[in-house]
Amino acid sequence: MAARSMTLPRIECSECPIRHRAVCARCEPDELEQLDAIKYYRSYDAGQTIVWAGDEMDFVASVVKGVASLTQTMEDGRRQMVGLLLPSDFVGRPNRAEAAYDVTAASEVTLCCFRRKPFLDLMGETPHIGQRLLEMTLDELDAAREWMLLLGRKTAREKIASFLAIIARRGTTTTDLGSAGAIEFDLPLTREAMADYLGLTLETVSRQMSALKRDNVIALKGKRHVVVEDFNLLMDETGDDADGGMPS
Amino acid sequence: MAARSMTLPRIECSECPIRHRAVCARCEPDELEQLDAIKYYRSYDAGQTIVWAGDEMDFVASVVKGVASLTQTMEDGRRQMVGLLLPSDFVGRPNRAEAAYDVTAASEVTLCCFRRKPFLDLMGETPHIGQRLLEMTLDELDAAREWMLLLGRKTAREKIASFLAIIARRGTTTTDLGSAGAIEFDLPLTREAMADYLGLTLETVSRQMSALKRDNVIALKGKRHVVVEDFNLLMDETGDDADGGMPS
DNA sequence: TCTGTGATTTGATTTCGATCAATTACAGAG
DNA sequence: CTCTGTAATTGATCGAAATCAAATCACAGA
Repeated sequence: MAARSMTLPRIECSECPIRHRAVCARCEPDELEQLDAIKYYRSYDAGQTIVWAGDEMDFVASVVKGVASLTQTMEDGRRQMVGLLLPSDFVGRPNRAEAAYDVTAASEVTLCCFRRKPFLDLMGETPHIGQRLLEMTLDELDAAREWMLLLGRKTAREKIASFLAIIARRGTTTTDLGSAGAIEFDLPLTREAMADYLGLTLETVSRQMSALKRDNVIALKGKRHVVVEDFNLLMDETGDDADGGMPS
Repeated sequence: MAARSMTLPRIECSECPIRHRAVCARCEPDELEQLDAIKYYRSYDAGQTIVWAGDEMDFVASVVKGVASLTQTMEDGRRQMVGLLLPSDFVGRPNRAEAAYDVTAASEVTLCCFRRKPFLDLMGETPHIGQRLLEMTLDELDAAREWMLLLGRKTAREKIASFLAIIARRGTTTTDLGSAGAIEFDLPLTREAMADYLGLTLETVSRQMSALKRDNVIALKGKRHVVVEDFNLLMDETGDDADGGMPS
């Protein structure tokens, strides 16, 4: 079984426009049919709560369109985002029906849902799916750990720069970035949601955005649209390694 | 959100004293034999680095004895712990040989190692193992997310109390806790390592430990041995829910 | 065009934890 | 038992981000 780790085949989950990270990325045509048989779509408006922490979830799902967030809330209202779900990300835990976190639509969101029971059955018969899920979960764990470094040790300015770099990477069509040319993207989150992501207050987020603008690291067109003329300049503000392994 | 896995069968991985979360928890006798054939033990002294971030790891492993930490370090030396590995925890990523984090022995550590290649082959043939790994990874992801809330939103005092509660839970023989009776345990980390775990400085850790002692939430015997007379009193300091779902 | 509401920015002040700087406690070596 | 070095505690001060408090902006709907 040549573990095709790196580039995965981009088989479509039928009409589902998910292409790379989705559960069905490695499936054979007949397996796709089985997935199709148990799936349905669901849409949510921006701001709408998709699931409340503690709810029973009778499905697992894959994000097709939009941005959703996982957040934890303390009794006194302090909130921390613990997951940011972009298209192709997976929602839900195969063996646990009870949701551990609030899932909220940050923009208009479409999910491709799979009914829990038949999905579990299918997983039992189709090792691909479990393997794919393991890989995705490990990636998510890596992301969570980078996030922990950000939360625990970075300054407000570094947090903002890191967040912008993450969004720029996941939002654009991956090609350039390191090379020349301006990058532009829309922020998928309000200042408040950014604060929840970064462990800051919205005021601090706003101030640091202004500071990065003042220092010509970024430019803003409107409140949400960001222009990054030189991506390396932004990276210099993140506190991260300049980039592993320049050949001496 | 008590992440409580369904109770798993406690089959021994041969001589290996791992009992509950280990990869082999669900294996049949013949599968255990195959695992035994590719495994070996390795020991490390306290403070020793087991793997450096970026190293090639030719094995994956399960912690048998002791405590190890995963840490990330920034160029200027700021450090954040991103994983705390106790006995039965898994180390390494099946499909990625390059270590993403420094792995350091916090105490004397024994690992049960499985050579990468044959382990992968065995995973291919034995769905149990991949399923077990997925479940363990999902648990780790939950733990990381609780950790993110701690790092992003909790005060220094809450961080210390939460850490002590976590260690108390994982260190003791699980039974009581909620009920009466004092709990005692040894801290497996130095103040500095606790600081790296909590996103604080060692001075702040020390000060807050003293404060909890002054306020009779904990008592100390020596520097490392903690006595918790009333676990609920400690929980009150964590900022977490008093405990989900008391029936009204 | 006017108006109201929510999102965002900006300003003034406070506070918690970091930083700088000495002690103090303690385990292991001799 | 004393010496020594590392771990831990404690104190004084500083500073980054939180908090409290107003503007200002942006845009949907009357």
